[in-house]
Amino acid sequence: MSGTMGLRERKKARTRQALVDAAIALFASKGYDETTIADVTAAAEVSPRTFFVHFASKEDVLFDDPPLKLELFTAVLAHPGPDETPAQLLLRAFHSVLHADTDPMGQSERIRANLILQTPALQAGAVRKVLEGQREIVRALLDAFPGTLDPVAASALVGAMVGTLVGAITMLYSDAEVAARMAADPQRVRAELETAITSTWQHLG
Amino acid sequence: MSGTMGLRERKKARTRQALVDAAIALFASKGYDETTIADVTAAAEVSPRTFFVHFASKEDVLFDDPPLKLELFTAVLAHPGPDETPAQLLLRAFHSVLHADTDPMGQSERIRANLILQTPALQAGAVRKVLEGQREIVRALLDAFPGTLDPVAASALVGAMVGTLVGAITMLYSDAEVAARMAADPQRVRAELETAITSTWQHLG
DNA sequence: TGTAATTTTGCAATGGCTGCAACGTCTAGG
DNA sequence: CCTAGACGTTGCAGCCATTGCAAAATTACA
Repeated sequence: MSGTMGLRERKKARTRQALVDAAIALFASKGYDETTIADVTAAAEVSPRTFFVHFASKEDVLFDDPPLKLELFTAVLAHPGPDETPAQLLLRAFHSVLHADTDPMGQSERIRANLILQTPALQAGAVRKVLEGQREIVRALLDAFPGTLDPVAASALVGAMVGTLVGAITMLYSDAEVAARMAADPQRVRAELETAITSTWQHLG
Repeated sequence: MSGTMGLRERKKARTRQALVDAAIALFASKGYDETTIADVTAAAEVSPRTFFVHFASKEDVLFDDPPLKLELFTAVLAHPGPDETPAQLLLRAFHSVLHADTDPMGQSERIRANLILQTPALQAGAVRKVLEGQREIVRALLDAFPGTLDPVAASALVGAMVGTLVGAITMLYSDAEVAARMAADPQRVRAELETAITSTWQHLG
């Protein structure tokens, strides 16, 4: 047995990956809307019907892998400090994720990010993902302060943080030129987000 | 001539309204996904093709009228106080809208709100609307502090406020039972949102 | 009344998405 | 090694949203 998976599963995974690769390549070259499922499956050399065995929708192929950042985030939330307030804990988790040396976005990930930012149809999906992540963070936060944190307050707090980031990011990437600069300079993005959160929150108190 | 519009425009408006009414009625009784465009046009007694003359998409029929609240909001932003900070101005605008006696949601509006909250396909559209509104608020805020407010900071600030509200609202309406109570008691909703904003922002400083 | 403008409609086609049943390929048990 | 059942892939038929195009119906106006 080579690896954990049997031949069958490996084959299935290969098909799935072929679909993802073909999709990203085609989306990048022809554009999302201009690429049909048939195009993707042809490039991946599988039947059109097979696409929907692996993905629930066309956009799903772009939101394939689970967000690693989120795991890290909730992991930090799982261990609150003795005298830490919910807001402080969230802030600490944010910093952890921001400075974690997660792989700095490969080629395909950058393509994906660009596609999402450029394609309205995909932004909806991205937002859905964000809202899901938000719910998960709220859950983790409530677990960190069992019984002593109002759910609505927790959700509002998390919403404030996510909203701050989304606001900053959308403005940062609203200009194509600036967006290009950002893509080339991850450090800069970190600094901008850092500033956005800390200075914004400071102004609120 | 009866009214400002000619017969032609009145007739067109009537057709449009018939589509909106039919759509809301059918969506409410059968559900959004279970209702086809053909159903709606049949109920409105027009050709299916006509639907797309009036609305760009199926969901568009639910996002028909422009958001009055937003106008009020930006109107307040247009007149900042002498020593008011951006955050204070936003907070004041929020309170204005919250306590403005806009008609307290008619029957059809409540149905629409429920549909959106219950139908994932529609939530995407709602979020799009929210983000558009957010951009507009940012624009108004920047106009209120010309030259002295960083665009990214402004967008982050507005994002924080909107995010707080969205967070609070999603949690408030996540439970169907609570949601029903809220729908019946607008005062309660105001109070909850009031608390969410003020207490959340207080915890951040 | 006749002509131009505008709205409504029919028709045909594209493309995302789904249920179903068949077909082949793996896996596990004997 | 062989076989029954599990699983991945495929073809097919079909629903539905959406769109382009051009004809038909309706309204406006000279």
